[in-house]
Amino acid sequence: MAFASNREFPKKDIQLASLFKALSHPGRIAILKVLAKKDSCICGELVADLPLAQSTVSQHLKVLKDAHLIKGEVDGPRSCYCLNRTTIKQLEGLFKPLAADLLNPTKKGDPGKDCC
Amino acid sequence: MAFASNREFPKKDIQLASLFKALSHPGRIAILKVLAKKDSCICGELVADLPLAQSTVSQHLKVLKDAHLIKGEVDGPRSCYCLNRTTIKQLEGLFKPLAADLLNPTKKGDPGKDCC
DNA sequence: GTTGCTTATCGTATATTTACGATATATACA
DNA sequence: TGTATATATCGTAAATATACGATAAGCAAC
Repeated sequence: MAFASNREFPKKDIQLASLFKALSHPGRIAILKVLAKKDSCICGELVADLPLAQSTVSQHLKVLKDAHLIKGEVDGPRSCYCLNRTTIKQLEGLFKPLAADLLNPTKKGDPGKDCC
Repeated sequence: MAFASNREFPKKDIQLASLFKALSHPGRIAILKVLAKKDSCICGELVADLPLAQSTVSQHLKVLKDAHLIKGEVDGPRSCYCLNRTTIKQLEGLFKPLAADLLNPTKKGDPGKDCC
């Protein structure tokens, strides 16, 4: 029954939540950082860089790929991954207004005063 | 064995990942938005506003509270919740450099050219 | 004290996540 | 063709997450 009522929430929030979910593991953040730094598209290197088994890294890569945060391509006997900066920009575009919304001190009320 | 190797990752990434995890459900995003709008600290209202059972909302509130994204206080027979903008600012402070890092076109390489 | 209201917690069922080893697949090279 | 290498997928186990109804706990009002 999990997530059954997702349909009731705004589409943008569902999208943002699922991007957050894809980013909700430090290993996946680490993967993105490595890809950002190298720009080239390793995979074995990722396994070497992370304290995780090869199959686990592959699973994390799949999560990131499913979220469109990275792109992947077969390159000979190996796999080539890289950032999908389009989606990352999209994430930024969804995050910023949320943060602004949450940090705005509620127009009329006591300005910025958290109630408890 | 899940998450056993968390210790191997940078502390900041673990913190950011766990904030993302707390935000990885549209219902929880919805809760934060309601709290931002009302500034006052409802709880029954949250239940009324969300397509979820009271106990489920309470669970989500606990997740948000454990992540320090909201604060809660007992107020007579009811519970009073509000945003913890300190943590939200912290989240912003962790997110921004990550996004910048990921969007930066890798100093020397072809500028901004994703490899695949 | 009892009643009524609100919210947290318990119990439970199901689904998802995380991790690993083992295996399959696919390419390159001898 | 066979062999080596790299990566995805399978199988599996354990932990978490999600959702709900039911119950407990807390306070207010009478």
